[in-house]
Amino acid sequence: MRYNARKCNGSKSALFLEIWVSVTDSILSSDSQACTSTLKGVVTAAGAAQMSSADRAIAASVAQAPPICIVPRSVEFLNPKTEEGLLDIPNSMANMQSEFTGMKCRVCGDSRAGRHYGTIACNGCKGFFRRSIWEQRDYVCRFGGKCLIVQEYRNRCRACRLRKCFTVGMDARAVQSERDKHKKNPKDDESGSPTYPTSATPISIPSTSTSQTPTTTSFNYQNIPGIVSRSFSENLIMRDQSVPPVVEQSASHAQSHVPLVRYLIDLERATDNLIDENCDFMSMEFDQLCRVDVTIEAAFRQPGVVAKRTPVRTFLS
Amino acid sequence: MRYNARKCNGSKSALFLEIWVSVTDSILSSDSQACTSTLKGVVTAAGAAQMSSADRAIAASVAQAPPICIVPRSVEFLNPKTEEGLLDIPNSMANMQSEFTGMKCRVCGDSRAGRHYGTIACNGCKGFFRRSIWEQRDYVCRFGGKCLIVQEYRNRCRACRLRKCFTVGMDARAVQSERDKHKKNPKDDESGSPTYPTSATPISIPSTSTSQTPTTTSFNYQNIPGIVSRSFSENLIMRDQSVPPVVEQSASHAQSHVPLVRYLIDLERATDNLIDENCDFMSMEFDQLCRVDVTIEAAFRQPGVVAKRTPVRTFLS
DNA sequence: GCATGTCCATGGTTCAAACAG
DNA sequence: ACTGTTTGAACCATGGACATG
Ligand SMILES: [Zn+2]
Ligand SMILES: [Zn+2]
Ligand SMILES: [Zn+2]
Ligand SMILES: [Zn+2]
Repeated sequence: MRYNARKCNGSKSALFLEIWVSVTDSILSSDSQACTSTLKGVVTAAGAAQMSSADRAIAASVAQAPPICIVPRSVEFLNPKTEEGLLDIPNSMANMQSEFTGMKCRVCGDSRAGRHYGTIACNGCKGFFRRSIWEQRDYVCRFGGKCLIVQEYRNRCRACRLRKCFTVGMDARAVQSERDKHKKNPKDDESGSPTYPTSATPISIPSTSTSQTPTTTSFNYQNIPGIVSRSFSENLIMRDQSVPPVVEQSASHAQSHVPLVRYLIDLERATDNLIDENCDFMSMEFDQLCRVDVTIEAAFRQPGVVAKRTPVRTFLS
Repeated sequence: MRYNARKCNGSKSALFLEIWVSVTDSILSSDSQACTSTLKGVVTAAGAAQMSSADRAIAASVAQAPPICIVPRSVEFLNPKTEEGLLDIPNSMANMQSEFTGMKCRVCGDSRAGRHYGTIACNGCKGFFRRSIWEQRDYVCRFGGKCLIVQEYRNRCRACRLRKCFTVGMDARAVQSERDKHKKNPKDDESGSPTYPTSATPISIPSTSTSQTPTTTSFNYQNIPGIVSRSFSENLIMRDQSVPPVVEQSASHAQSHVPLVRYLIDLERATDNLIDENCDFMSMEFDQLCRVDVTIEAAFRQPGVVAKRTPVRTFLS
């Protein structure tokens, strides 16, 4: 797990703290679409706009009707490798050029497509999806949210393109973290220099367990006194079931994150106490899914490796 | 539908009326590159000189052989990366500063130049070319058409600058469509208008509704009595299938637009009657394309939301 | 071979300043 | 002086080519 902050390309720095809210996720849900939740009016890279009406209702109840009544329900664990959406993709044609197999990007229709993130997508949509997930981008459609995504105009509306990505089954959990950079110049000692001031640094925030030198592009969450601390997840204590009301906010005010974060902390407390009665904790499958080789802190930072969760973020100016 | 009046950057408001000529483009065509057409003898920002021979032939047939026989076809998508013009550009020097590589803008000679649109150009000429293509600008030289384009005087004559752009190999096909806007300040309450007066509308001509002071490079169609009126689109009537012959013209005369506009009106009539047999008009996709929630006038102003069309422009001084 | 992530040239966007009427 | 337009340097983002496991 990691937590993800990334300095958006260039000098306009905007640090983001991701906080994920575990909300939904029926375990045996057949559709491979990641369940998402959202705050009212906010469309996120998690594809909130793609929610089913049921999900929407749940999210709405969570977001709008405090105190939240959290009902224990099954938690969904989907193996990213076995999603059904891919079964209809002809594997035999995989080694052929997609132009000849007729495989088209399911997002934009580009004929040069291949398997990516659980669906068939072109390079452009693949990259777009990964960047959107990494940076937790917030897009807003300026045209009413019904834009048709076709190849030559796929960049016209990022909100609808991302929504389409989710619609055709792109799985955010298939998006991995960033890897070590390919250094072209093997010059550097990696000690002192904050290594990558370059543009291609995605959102990964150094984990405390490994990275010791957070770069300028990373968000040191310890710098937010009283909000989240290093051992935050370990120190979570279930105090009561009440959850503070959701604060209506425009997500654009620099200070608005404080109540939101507090709300999320309490929400995290509440959900952490939930136990899925239907889940066989001793099963091999659960063991694999659980990935017990990650720390609790890591699980907090990247809950996606443990369960489906919906990213929510706060805006820190 | 919506109509795409777009406010050009920032405070500079100008509404544009797009006039497109529907020529090809089966809606569900797999390829998606818009093709360009042109009228004979007219050098436009659309880059007629850059068209492939196939495009040229089609455009010629459209422009010269009335009554027009418009055949729905798939449009070819040309890869901007493969054009030959760039092969002689030293790639190895690409990562160096152009001031030191000796690469100069092939349009104006500016030493800060890089690869753009199939040639080597500076930022200024790059932007100038893109804007000219997008807005289908038509410039007329006031000095005889032989202006020398040098860096410090490159803004003196737009006509000759654009011509030079084509001369040095700038490729209009490398100009892509407008993209989504970057969110600058999330503070805006755009609650007031559910409509979208600001939108991504390339290739535009000022509309009647707002622009009161057309510039020399803009075409206020209201000022042309009897040619196009505000309710023009609603009044279109299919009278017959014949299309008046194209009027030979030099495009540089101020009054030459009159027959052209008349031609376009009739062309519009003709093409509006065409039906793509391969299109499932009941499909969801078509429904999205159709955007029946827009008015006819809006559809006329931005036919791109209804179907693929090829922009054609009228010429004014 | 495959599906990840990375690189980076080159596309578009921004917006203050210059410009034109 | 004023308003709207155009310019272009700085910036953001895309996606093809490639590395990685
Ligand atoms: Zn695509
Ligand atoms: Zn949209
Ligand atoms: Zn130049
Ligand atoms: Zn001139």
